[in-house]
Amino acid sequence: MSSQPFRFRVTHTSGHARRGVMSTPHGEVDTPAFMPVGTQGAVKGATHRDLESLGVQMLLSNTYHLFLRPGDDLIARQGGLHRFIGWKRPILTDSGGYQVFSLSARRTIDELGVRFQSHLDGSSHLLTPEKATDIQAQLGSDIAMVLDECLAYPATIDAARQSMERTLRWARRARERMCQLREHPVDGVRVMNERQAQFGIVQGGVFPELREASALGTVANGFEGYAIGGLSVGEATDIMYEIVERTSAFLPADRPRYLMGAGTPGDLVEAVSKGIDMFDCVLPTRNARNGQLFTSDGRINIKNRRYAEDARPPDPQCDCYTCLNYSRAYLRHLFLAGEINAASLNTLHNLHFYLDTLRRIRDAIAFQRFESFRLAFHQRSSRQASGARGAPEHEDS
RNA sequence: GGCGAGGUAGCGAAGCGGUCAAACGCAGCAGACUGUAAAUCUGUCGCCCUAGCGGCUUCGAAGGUUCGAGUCCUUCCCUCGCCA
Repeated sequence: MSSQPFRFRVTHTSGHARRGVMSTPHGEVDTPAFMPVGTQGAVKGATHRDLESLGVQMLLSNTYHLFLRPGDDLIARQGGLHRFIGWKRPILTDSGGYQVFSLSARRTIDELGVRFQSHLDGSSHLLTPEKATDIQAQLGSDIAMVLDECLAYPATIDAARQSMERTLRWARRARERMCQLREHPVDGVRVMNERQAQFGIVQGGVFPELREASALGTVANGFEGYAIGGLSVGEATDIMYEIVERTSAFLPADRPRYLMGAGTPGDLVEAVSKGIDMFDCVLPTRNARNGQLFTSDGRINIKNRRYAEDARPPDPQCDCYTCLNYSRAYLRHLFLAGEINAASLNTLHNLHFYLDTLRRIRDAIAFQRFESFRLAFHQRSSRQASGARGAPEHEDS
C-alpha cells in the first residue's frame, strides 16, 4: 500500500459533464466511473480476474453485510478487506444506509442510529453513524460512506425533511468520528487504511428545496466527496433526473459526485450530463443472473423462445469474451438448463457493456463531444422503445 | 393363470357424490429487477372468444345409478408388484 492520499481532479469538461481522475490509496480511477457491486466482498458471478480483465477500477462493498458476516474484526485480523478478498484496486464501502431501505421490515430507527434484526439469524445489532465509520475503518476501504437513511418513495415532504435532517446530524457525527480516528487511536478500532476518504450523502426525497438544504448542510462538513442517495427507489425517471440536476448544482466542483445505486445505461448518460462522476448499480449483475442482457440494441431476455436457434452473439457489436465466443442459442440453453456458466457469462457481458459505455462517455467528454454522444444514445433508446427491440430475429444490421 | 395396487391436463401427483377445467410441484411461456436477504420474484399455463363468477370438450374405454360422477356400480382394455 503506497499510502497515497485521496485526490480528485477534473481533466476535461463538456457542458456539465466532467472527466477526471480520482486517486486513492489503492490506485487511480478514471471518472465518470462505474463500480460493480460486491456486497459481500464478491461480485456475484465474476472472479476478480474477470473484473480486472474488464478494466474494473473500483469495487463497491457493504458495511452491514460484512459486519454481520464474517465480521469486521475478522477482516481486520486478516489484514483488511483488500487483502482478505484479494482485490488490489480501490474499494468503496456503503455504510448500511441502503439496508435501512431494503430491510425496512427488520429495523427500527431513531436519533441514535438503526437497530437491525439480522436477516441471517435474527440477532439484534445497533448501527450508529460512529459504528458504521468504525467498521469501515477496520475494513480499510478507500472510500467510506457516512450512515444515512435511504428514504422510501413516496414520502411526504414533512417525512422527507425530518429524515433528511437526521441524516445531516448523522453526517456530522460520522465526520467527527472519522476525524477522531485520523488523529489518534480509538479504543478497539483498528484503522486499516490511514488515507481512507469519507463521502457524505445528500438526501431529501424528491423535493428540490430539501435537496438543496441537504447538499449545503452536508458540504459544510468538508467531506472528500459527495453522494446523492435516496434515488431510483421507485420514483419516475424524469423526477430522478430533475433531482440529480438540481442537487448536483449545489455540490462543489472540485469533489467527486457519486449517484448511488443508479442505474440503467440511459440513467448513467443522463446523470453524467448533470455532472455526476461515479456510479454503482446491481442491474448489470443481477439482471445477468436473471437472464437479461444489455446490448447496443436494447435489453434482451435470453430465455425467450425467439433466441432458441439464434446463432448470433448477444450483441454483435460487443467484443467481450461472451460475445466473441458464444451464441444466443447456447446462452439460452445454458440459462434454461440452470448451468452456472449462464450466470457468469451473462454477468461478464453486462459488466463489459457498462464499463464500455463509461469508456465511451469518458472519450466523448475528452473530445468535447459529449452532448452529441448523449443525443445519439437517447435516439437509439427511443428507437428501441418504439419496437425494434421486439423483433430481433429479423434485424440483421 | 391367481392375488394385490393402479390408470387424472406435457411430466409427477392431489382429489374419494355437488362452486372441479380439476390443488400442488416440475417443465413450458412471458414479465419485473436501479447504494443485492435476489442463480430471485410475479403472472400465465385444456380449447375458443366480445376475456367473463363466458362458451366448449376433459380425468383409460363403453355402459349404468343419480337432480348431479374425476369421485358409486358393471364390463372391457392397459400398466406395475407378488405368487404360480
